[in-house]
Amino acid sequence: MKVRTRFAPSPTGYMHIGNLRTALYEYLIAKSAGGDFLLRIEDTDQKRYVEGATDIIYATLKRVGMDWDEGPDIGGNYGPYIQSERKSIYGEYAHKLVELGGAHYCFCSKEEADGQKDDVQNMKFNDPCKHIPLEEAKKRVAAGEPYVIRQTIYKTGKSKYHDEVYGDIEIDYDELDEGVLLKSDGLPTYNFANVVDDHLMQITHVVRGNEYISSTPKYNLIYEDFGWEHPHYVHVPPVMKDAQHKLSKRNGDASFQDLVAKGYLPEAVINYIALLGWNPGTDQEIFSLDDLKKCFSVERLNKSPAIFDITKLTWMNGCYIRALPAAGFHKLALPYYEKTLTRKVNLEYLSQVLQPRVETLGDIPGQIDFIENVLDYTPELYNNKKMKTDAAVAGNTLAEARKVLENVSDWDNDSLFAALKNAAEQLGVKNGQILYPLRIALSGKETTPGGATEIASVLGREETLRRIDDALAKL
RNA sequence: GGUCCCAUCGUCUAAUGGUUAGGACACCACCCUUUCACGGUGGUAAUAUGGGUUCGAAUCCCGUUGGGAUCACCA
Repeated sequence: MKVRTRFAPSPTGYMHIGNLRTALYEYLIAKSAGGDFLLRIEDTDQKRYVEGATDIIYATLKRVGMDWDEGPDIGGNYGPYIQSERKSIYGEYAHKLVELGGAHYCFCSKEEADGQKDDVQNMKFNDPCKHIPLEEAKKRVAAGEPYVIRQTIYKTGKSKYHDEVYGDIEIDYDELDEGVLLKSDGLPTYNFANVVDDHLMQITHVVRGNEYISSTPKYNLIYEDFGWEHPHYVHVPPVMKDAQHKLSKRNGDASFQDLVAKGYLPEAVINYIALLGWNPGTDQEIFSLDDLKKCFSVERLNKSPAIFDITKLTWMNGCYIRALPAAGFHKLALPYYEKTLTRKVNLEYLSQVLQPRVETLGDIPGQIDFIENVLDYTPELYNNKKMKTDAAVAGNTLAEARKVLENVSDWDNDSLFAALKNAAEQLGVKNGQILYPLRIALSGKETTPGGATEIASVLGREETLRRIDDALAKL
């Protein structure tokens, strides 16, 4: 049988990292087996619906290359793929489940149901409507009395099922809540919709957060009552912000789009989150989506929560940036240049210098701030123990450097460096004694991306000489 | 509170009864070097705890502790 998985988010806002990772695992389980990955929108809670949220879902999945085979926008043989458009289907099945004995009509108000739960010792709702004879309940429904359909749990003893990650799970039927399946507005709850849809859409592997482990027996009961076979279950541990808290948008934790806005590459984010809870069994850490499709396996999924470590993601992002072709990096860096630079400098060369030095694109502005204007500094900046320089040395070598640089014919790093190295030899000083002061003069910074001659290459002859003059005046 | 789940360096993880407990990030040192970064080499650092089982336990069993989840007309 063809493997089919689904990503079934509810459109309630931004795409957070935990969600994206679940989608990734669903995608990989399908694709590593040559199966189908589908997208289903779970919008049965009209109160939580956020305008534009589905667009973010589409855009994110597309951006990372997780193409879906069936979904609201592209259709498929098992549609519609938006739950609010499937209302009549759920109604039909819910009433059928009542006939089958797996559910019953309940006329209690929300308040009545809640009121019963005050007892801390027994949180379980004991529904009086469960005992209303079906014929009588049907009459009340027909008479227009408001109702919900609740699951009826008649079994006793232990329920058992197998989870691909957690192994065999055993829960007493006594623990199971007879939850609402069809709300008074006629829409289903997740508890019902997911079962009906997963069956109707022929989903073979249900992948979801491990908070569903203990309610899965309820869903299995519904499958059984309908005479359906239940799917394989793959419950995955949460992605944490720290040891105690899940990563969540509500706490302002980074979403996928936040990370991209900060200059993380989508490919790096996907690579990183794939490894939060899964490992290939080898030392390989860099994986493209295609690589992952080839070697992913549910057996290597982890049981315990993983803390999202932005530091490691940052490192990995740096790997991706360095692996970019030069032109590719330049294209990504350009918008950042445009935001911070008005001076006309050698941007191609700047990119070349910057590429091995940035870990996220967001690092760029901080690296190139001196290009616009020399940063404020005092002559003490020229003091450098290792280079054996101070303001006096700088005054001399800068003047020499200026003379040499004036006569350099090809304004590129190699020529500039050769010329200054030669000058240092002539003067009988260390390279650093001429290059370090030059860096300060050109940038006003102790550390810069690239050496003094690289900065000079970026700035160009005119600006370089002008900055040296300014520095000499300052000394 | 009942029930379920989880537990290896600070973090992500490997080791499915026999390893000097391995790798990666971070951190530190050294090398390379026109600073920084990249790259290279090396280092610090872990089996929560108490009992079993076994010739032998990170690994299997039980208890303890710690953490998480769940008990909605949310998903």
